[in-house]
Amino acid sequence: MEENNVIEFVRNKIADEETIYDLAELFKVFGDTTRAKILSCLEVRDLYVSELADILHMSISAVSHQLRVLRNAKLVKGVKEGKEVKYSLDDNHVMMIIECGMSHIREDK
Amino acid sequence: MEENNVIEFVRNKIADEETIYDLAELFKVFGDTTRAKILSCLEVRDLYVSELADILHMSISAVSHQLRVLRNAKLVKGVKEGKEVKYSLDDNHVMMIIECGMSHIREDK
DNA sequence: TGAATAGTTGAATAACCATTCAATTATAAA
DNA sequence: TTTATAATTGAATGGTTATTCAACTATTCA
Repeated sequence: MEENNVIEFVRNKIADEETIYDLAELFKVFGDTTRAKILSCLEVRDLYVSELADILHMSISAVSHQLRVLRNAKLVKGVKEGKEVKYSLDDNHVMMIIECGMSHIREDK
Repeated sequence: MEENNVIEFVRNKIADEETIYDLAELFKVFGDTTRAKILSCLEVRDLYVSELADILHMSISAVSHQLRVLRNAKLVKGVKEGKEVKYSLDDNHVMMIIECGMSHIREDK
């Protein structure tokens, strides 16, 4: 295959710009220790914001900020229960992605 | 379950600090548009650095820097062929993780 | 040899983002 | 209503990082 053809060939085969952008955006959300911890906690059990803050030894504010990022990415959802808000994973797809990453890490060792 | 027990319960169940850290590090590498594009290209075909630069309309240097990040994370590997270096995905786990993310994106629409 | 090409690398800059702090909203209890 | 608690929000700050630029290494070809 000629030089220029390779470039065109691969350009035509890869996913479109927007999809790749969305993909990177999704992984970016997982790619922060605090958010990964939050997701890991919610895998075990639905939790209130203050519970998450206690478990992670972090301020309510910091946790809330990250929950907003996770909410925007549709990875978690929060339901108001009186004064408190109970958070849970948005769908089981989230757990699948985490486990997918986990299996890669485990294999490296 | 009492308030304090919830905290202990979740703390004991989640993956250890280091594993979660590694997980976030892994996803962080996928969480950049340029790197996601590079991986997407290498899914189609093994490529030289200059080919990647041409396809992505980027400088050789910028691509090389990102390839180093991907190499360190063991997501790609480069083999020297004369003056050139041909890059490929390190293992098929990488493709699995990308497809895992892709399926989540596609479902959202 | 010397020149040309492919790629790597280090330093600098600019953009991005996680946390903190203070202020604010919303609900519950007194 | 007032007070207290749970959580959200906006602005500021400090740390991280992607890209650029220039210098450098390694290989090929004349």
